Amino acid sequence: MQVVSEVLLQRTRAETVAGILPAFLEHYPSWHALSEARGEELEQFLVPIGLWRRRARSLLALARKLASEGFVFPLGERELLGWPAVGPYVAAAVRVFVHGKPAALIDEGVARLLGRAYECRTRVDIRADKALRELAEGICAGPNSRELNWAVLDVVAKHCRPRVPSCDGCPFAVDCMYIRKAK
DNA sequence: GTCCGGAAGT
DNA sequence: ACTTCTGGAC
Repeated sequence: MQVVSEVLLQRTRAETVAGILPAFLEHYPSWHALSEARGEELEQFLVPIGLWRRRARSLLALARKLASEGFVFPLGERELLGWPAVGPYVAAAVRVFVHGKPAALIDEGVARLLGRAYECRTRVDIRADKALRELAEGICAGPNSRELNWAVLDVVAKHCRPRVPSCDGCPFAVDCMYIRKAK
């Protein structure tokens, strides 16, 4: 069920999703319930957070795929990427949050943080940026991968905002190239 | 690489 | 009006 929120959070602010998540989980408390949901009814729950048609289709496809596999996510990333609504981000989330394996969740915010702090970006597309991925994995893919990923996402939300970052209290400030250059 | 697709922030 | 948001599918 943790993975449901990862799908809902795609291109969507966490606070926005938080507004409908309780009602959503009350109506669809399990993957089994979700796999038997009606598409139109599912859409109605998703309207307030936008992208409802795509998300309803994605969630239903994923829930039904999961049901056909005995409600067990595969361990391998290659196999996961073949599932509906599963890209690099959700695949990493499944590894970390479902299986407890080390991986790095890289979204636009994480890319911005690591790009500012370490100037590690080599490609515009974060999905093709090997240097970015290796740095992120070096930070987040350790033994406490779950907590580390959460901590990084937290720093992005609290400090490393897109336009005007609030660097006071940012744990990356000590060796952040962005701050160093601003002085 | 390009397209898609809505709410919310700026 | 433009950008950003825990991207994925094609």
